[in-house]
Amino acid sequence: MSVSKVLHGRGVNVRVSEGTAATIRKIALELDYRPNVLARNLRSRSTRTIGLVLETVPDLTGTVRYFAELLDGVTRMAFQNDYSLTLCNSLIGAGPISQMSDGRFDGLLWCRGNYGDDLVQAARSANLPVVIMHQPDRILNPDISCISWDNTGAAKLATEHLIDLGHRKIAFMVPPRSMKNPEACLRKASFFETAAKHGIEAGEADVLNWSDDASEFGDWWKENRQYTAIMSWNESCAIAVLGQARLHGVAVPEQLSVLGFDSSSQCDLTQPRLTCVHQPLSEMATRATEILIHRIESQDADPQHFVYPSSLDIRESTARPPQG
Amino acid sequence: MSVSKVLHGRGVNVRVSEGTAATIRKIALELDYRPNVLARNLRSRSTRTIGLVLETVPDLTGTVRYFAELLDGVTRMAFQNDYSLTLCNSLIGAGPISQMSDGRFDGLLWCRGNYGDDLVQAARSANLPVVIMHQPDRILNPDISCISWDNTGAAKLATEHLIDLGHRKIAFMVPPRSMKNPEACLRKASFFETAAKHGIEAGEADVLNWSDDASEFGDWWKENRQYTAIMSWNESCAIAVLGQARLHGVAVPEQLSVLGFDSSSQCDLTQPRLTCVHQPLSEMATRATEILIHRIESQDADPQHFVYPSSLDIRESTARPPQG
DNA sequence: CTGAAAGCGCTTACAG
DNA sequence: CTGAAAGCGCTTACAG
Repeated sequence: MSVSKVLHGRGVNVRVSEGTAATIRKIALELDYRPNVLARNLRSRSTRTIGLVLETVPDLTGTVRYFAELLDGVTRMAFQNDYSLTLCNSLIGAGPISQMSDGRFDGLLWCRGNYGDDLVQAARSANLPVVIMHQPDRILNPDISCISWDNTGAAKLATEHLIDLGHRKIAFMVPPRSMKNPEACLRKASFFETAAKHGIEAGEADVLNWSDDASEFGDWWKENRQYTAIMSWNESCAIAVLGQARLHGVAVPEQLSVLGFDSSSQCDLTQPRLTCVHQPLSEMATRATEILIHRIESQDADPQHFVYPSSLDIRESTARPPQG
Repeated sequence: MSVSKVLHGRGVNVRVSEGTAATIRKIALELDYRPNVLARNLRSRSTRTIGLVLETVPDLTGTVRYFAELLDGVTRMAFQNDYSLTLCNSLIGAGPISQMSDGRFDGLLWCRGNYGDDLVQAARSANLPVVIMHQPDRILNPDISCISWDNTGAAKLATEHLIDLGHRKIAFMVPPRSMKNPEACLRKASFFETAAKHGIEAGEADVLNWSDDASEFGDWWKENRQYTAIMSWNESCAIAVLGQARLHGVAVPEQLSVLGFDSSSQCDLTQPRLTCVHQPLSEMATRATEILIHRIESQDADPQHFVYPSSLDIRESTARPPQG
């Protein structure tokens, strides 16, 4: 039939004489024919679509930079390879990851902050390629590809930077809602450990469970002048601390050093510019997507594990402690 | 057959006795049965998926806030209604919008910055619901739903704010690559017009075609001390100007007032905090998505047009001109 | 109220 | 090398 011919004409099927092929293309154009991608996907069992599972989607504005850099890396690699990208959160499919293996995705990129064993289990049973980002070291899973950052090394770098400057009394800030975040825990633990290694006391008593806007800073500072540095578990909280310090007339870094994690370009906009350990997020996202696509396209690809190293971006918010 | 029964059991089809239904559910559970959404979509001619067409995807980091707020608004509404969201750029489907009506989307949310007549035409021929954001006033299209911002009113507000403060010599900054952006053009034109209305000269000679980082500022300032204010076509360029001013020892707002468009929370992080006209982007995105979903679900929904008004967020970067 | 069949629009083997 | 048929996994009318 002419219809089926048109269908053939669309494909890479060169088994038609050039004359009829031309006719077919002409008719297709006239009818404004567009192949239905759903039918094709159903038959060919492939969608060229990656699902991006994000815990933070409903709360984008709080983690803007993170999200932008992540998506920048993912979209670049995905689009380059002619994959499209669908954002997911738990609402879609009304369930956990197991519901996402309903044929709509060729693979899943998973950027939740919390990976319980149940979720890792779900990822395994999903029966389609999965790459996980930010998998904390402790539950590193050999079956699943993981891209993560060396949180422990990063906190070590940050702590030693402060200690080298002469700081002896350092506080660690993490908001209550992030206290159980595995990455926050790793950073905190490494901070404690590194401090101890250098003969400096640091423990739960030095942890500031402040709200995201660090509004507790003023009251705290009145009673805690012995501290000379605040290490914040992430960048945006560190920026909040910077704002509060300015509000309360505390000079950074002269009276107090402030340091954070991530080091996006936002850190160049603050006053003073924020010293941070750097997480190469966009690069990590690109790599994660690359690995996922590779797993999708070649069955026998082994799970891969990359732990990206950290580096220190020294800007203006850290200095020697007063009277140092 | 038992298989088809299972299928029925999955649906809202209550035409089976409770006993068999239970058996079906049990077997489905045992087999870890998951309905294939592709097959369902193919048959039911619906995907519950919205395509988000973005010009800026390949260049996310430059327009982070914009993107985050946009996506925040869109995902909120989409997920609430059990729609999923697919990011698109021109690479997907290897063509313009006409290629996107291949059955994968129920509707399209279109956030390109440039809407040529050809694209509007394509949107119309796409034969599926389309909602356009940032449709500039001049090509307002009655057939297609549009959500836009009152660029003209915004620039008027900004200009009059500066004039009220006493400024008489105002420059307008827009980078070369954004010069043809319809919104930039509207803002510029409204700036000229408003200035003229107040008896102040402003024309192309007052336009600064600087690069995004405003690195031309230093040289310019040496020769152009007569200017007392810079209005930047968007927020991120205004922030760049702020940085350059600090670098060259120019006091903002004492020596020079700086003002931008958009007014995201980023404007609170700068030093001094940046005065901006405010575009309620997240709200606009939510509304656009709502309208799109409504059009998808009811055939007879009329195209809708909303022009969101602007407001002025006065922060610290504008003040009376020197010797004023 | 239930079951068996047709069909969504493609692609992929399988005959001629 | 080409064409006609089978089938991807569902849903939806259509008979019993």
